[in-house]
Amino acid sequence: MHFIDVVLPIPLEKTFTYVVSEKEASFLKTGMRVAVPFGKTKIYTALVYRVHQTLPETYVPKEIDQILDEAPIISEKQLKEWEWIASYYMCSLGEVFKAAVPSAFLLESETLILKNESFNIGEENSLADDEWLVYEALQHQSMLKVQEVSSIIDRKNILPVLKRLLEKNVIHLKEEVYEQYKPKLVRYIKLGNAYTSDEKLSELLASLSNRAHKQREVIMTLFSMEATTNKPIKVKDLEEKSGASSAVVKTLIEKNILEEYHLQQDRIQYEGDKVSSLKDLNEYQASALTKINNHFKTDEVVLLHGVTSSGKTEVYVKLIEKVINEGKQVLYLLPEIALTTQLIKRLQDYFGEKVSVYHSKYSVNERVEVWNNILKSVSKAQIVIGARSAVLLPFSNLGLVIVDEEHEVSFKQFDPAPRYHARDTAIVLASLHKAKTLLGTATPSIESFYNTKIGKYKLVEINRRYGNVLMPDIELTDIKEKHRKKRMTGHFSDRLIEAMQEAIEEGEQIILFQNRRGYAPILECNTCGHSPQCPNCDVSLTYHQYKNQLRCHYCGYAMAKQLACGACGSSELDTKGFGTEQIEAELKEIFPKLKIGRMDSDTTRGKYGYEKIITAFEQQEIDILVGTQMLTKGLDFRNVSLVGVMNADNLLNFPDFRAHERSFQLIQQVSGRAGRTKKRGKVIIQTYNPFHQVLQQASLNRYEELFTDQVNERRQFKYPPFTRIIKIVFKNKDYNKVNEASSWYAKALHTVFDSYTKTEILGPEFPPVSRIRNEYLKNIVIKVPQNQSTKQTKDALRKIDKTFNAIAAYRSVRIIYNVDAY
DNA sequence: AGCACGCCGACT
DNA sequence: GTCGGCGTGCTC
Repeated sequence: MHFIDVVLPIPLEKTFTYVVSEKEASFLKTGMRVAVPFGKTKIYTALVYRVHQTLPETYVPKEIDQILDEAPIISEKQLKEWEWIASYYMCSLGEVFKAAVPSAFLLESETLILKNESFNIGEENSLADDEWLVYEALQHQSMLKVQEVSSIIDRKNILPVLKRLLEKNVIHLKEEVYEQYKPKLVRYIKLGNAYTSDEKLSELLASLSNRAHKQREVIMTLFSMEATTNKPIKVKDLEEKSGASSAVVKTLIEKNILEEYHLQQDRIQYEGDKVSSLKDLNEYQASALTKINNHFKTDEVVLLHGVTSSGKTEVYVKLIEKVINEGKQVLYLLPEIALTTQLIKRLQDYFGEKVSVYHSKYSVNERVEVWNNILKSVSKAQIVIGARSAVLLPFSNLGLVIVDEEHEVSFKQFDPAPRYHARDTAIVLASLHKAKTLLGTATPSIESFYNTKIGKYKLVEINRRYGNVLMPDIELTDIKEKHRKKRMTGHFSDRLIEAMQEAIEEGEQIILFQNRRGYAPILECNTCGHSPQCPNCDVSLTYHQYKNQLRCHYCGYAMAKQLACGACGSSELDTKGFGTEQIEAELKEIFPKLKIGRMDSDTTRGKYGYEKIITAFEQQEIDILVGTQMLTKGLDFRNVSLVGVMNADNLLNFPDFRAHERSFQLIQQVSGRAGRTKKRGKVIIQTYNPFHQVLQQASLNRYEELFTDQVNERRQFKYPPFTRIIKIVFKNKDYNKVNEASSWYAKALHTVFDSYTKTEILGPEFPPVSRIRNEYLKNIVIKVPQNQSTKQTKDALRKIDKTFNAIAAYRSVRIIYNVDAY
């Protein structure tokens, strides 16, 4: 007897065992996909984990449905990496599998309703109304999907009806699995075999000359095309060149004069021009490169700390070149791929079609192609640029991982599981391949910089901007004082307006940063102080003037803005706080002649949303661009001389231990957008606290000072890198259940950890937003000391989790584990 | 996670 | 009376 253990794409820890034949057992290998029946009806795609001969003792295993692959679709090292993720981030291997694989690889079955041919309607077998409707539909359509039946009889639960129809032998059911990936085939054309000799060809042309001059023309064109190239000729090209319709070509094919054939083609074609040679490095870049290469001789991870606009990309390019010349693969991770068309183009200019891009906005078919190219290690996918999920791809021969903008928090997946950090996972991935990792940033995360201090990573720095452009001049403007002296126009200080006017007169562009979208985050009644709340979440609704709507940024709930207060009926409503939309509106008042653009998640919906705005700004169709933190990510605008931060305080006052670090990074990054060419850029930061340490440090580029302060603070208050944080979230519709369940859990934690560890347990506490989509939330935060094994801690958590789930009253409370929570 | 099964309120 | 609501338990 032969069996396989498989991983299913569901959040269950265990593997499931199925029976296979001896033949199947010798064919199947770890990493191939099989379709298996699971539960009463469904067929799932599963991943073969182990082939063995141990008969399960407590149940009778089912047989598999079919084998889906001829060879493994995941690599050995990749599976190791996935296992590390599952164990470190406390989730199931199935969840990693589901997140990693393009959805086209995960076929699910669909129930189809087919008519039973042997059934004849007669007097003895009468059908009820709804049964009749289904029967009728099947006379026109050979099969129906469950959803179609549901809409035909206008009912959600169609099972009773189907059951009766089955009993009456009217229908039968079938579980169908679809292969979603279809290779893209391109039609090619050539002369039929009978006409390949010159003799036959002239005979043919002669016979066509009179009555079919169109056909003759097509053949002449094809003949001349074949003479000039050895490549196959596309039907499309032939039709274009000869000016003939597809009908003419079709006739020729039918007459066997022409022969068509298909070739598989990748959907993603590199469309760049010639490959340009690498730029020469300046002395600072060159010395950084040498240092990195030296460190890589002995160490695994190097942090490249280069100020904004110092030309880190050119250094990466040199490193990539070296690795691909050794025939190895390179992974280039970026925080948000949608914003990086600029970078992709640059890399393609150097490396041509060796560059592949992988991210979630690509279609499933495109993703399957990139996946397969990487798996087969073809040169086309030797350099992979991708966002977070690219770290889960099937590399077989990785030589270098570059994590650009290493400090970006979006590298940490928040929801759903696996809640992995792509930077940290990348380092694990690299070590599995014995490859090197380069972390690059202008503003290192405290954790990574700390790691260079304790020797875990090596540090290389570039302190000069490319072309010796000066660092931007950052000026702090005290808006408390400006308000007192009545020098504010809306949310603009006279200083900012003045600087803007100067820039505009010089024909330069401006970026304004406000970390909040919408018009105003709160609408408040002047009479009673009431402000409209989201009915599903514990937050105030944000006012969006453009659509005259109140919207919830957590669940998407929207309602029309009411003219009167919902509580007291007063019509005196006022806004509190401000977002990008309001800034845009004010700008239009102050600078009525200028073109103003806005970039936030409201204006960048859709696949090309970003591109449109960025291109318009690049081509200087927009004078002033207002936006949220999207603006900070790796954009390179030549003509921006002024950057304004509308309000730095709402960054600093975030209730999070990383708030200061993040404020510093954000200010530095957004400042980096100013003056990237010869002229020194100007940055104006509006704040109520111009003497705040962090603002001072950001304005004077004192990273080391920020680092020292932060490290001291974190050491004192036991935050990373001195502890590891595991956040446990409890979620349920019932307020009391969340309270009881989380208290029980906290108690269990105290009994396990208090006596013999220094693990700190905080909470349970309600988060700032304690209800989202009608579910109450409560958090417990565990701080594991640096010197204590996190594995042991997690094992203890898993144990508690098991006991917890055995208590019927608590079971419905969902528990989410977030290791290294951000 | 899905999905079936089973027990309860609100409508034809 | 059925329809569909949700809680519970299981999946090789």
